[in-house]
Amino acid sequence: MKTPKNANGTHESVTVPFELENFLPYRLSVTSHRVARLFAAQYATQFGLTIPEWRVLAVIGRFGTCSPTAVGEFAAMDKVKVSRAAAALVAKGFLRQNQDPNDGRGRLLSMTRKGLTVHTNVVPLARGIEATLADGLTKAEWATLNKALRKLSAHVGELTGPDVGATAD
Amino acid sequence: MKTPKNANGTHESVTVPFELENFLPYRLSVTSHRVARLFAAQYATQFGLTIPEWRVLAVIGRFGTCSPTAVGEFAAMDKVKVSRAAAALVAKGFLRQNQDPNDGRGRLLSMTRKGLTVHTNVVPLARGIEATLADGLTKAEWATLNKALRKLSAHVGELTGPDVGATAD
DNA sequence: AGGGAATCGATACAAATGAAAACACCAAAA
DNA sequence: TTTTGGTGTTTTCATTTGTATCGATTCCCT
Repeated sequence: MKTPKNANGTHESVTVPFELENFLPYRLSVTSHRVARLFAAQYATQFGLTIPEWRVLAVIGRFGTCSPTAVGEFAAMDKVKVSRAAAALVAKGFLRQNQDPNDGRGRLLSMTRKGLTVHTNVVPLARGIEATLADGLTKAEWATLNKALRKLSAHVGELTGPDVGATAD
Repeated sequence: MKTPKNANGTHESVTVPFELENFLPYRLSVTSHRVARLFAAQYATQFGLTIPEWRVLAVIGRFGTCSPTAVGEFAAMDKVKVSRAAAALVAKGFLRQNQDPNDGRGRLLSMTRKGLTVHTNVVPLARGIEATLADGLTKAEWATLNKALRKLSAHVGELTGPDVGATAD
């Protein structure tokens, strides 16, 4: 028998069978999920934060007082997620939310002292776990991974037109 | 003023402020999400498939008749997702599900003629989109990205102990 | 054989997500 | 000034996802 057959005994075109495990979107999804789980577990147990909450906190911690919309742009989160995460953070006393004095529709999110403390404590944790991840790769691989992800993300962004917002595993 | 201050006017340790956009887990999540969205849209409009369904179909298409558990292992999906995706595929007439003759608990999933047709048509689509993604990177970057994701995923797998299963964006 | 633990798959229920609608407000035109 | 359309944010609701559980069956040990 010359022609290859797949597990069904059928002739699958003439080419290589499709291998999910070498399919980039699959690998990307699996890796992202695993990494997210690792971080989520740490954030949750150490600080009672979800990942969306952590992201919002990270943005406010860096840029200071922000509108929810601005947070969404910096954190690549849609407005619903920002709204919910912000509400949760306010409830926990990590953020304060007031009216934007210049715009009756707008809100302004800012750190409380408590939130600032959490922020300064959670950042080293995040960096630490990231460093642990980096340990699994060579310096060069890590650098390329970062660069490639950035490029790929941008490339997909172009393909799908203007960003529809989203994310946060 | 010698010591740097962040947007809050507070002294954040002595180091660089935390930049979410250069944080690997963040980038990974965003990229994975965008890519998943792109594929999901195509699968949905072209074949009425969700990503979990596509994964199950890909596994059966490659390995032939499989138990749901086996599918879950090959596709990195927990059993609930496999169960649901399989049910949906059976409902669409793409898969058949019968009793495992050797084990009263087990089921066996196998392709129908219809499912086989879909599979042979969806695989080129998937490869095509993947190729489009690859266009955004150099050959070397693409190769490293794949390799790095594999390594990273495995590394995280070790850190978090035996896999808890999951995934499918 | 017989009983208890483990496995396979489905189901139930709860939490997270996203799309669309609702709400409150602004701003520009008539 | 009233209307009209648009923007910022929250809320609602349907869908998706995950954890815990259940029923059925097999495996293992005595």
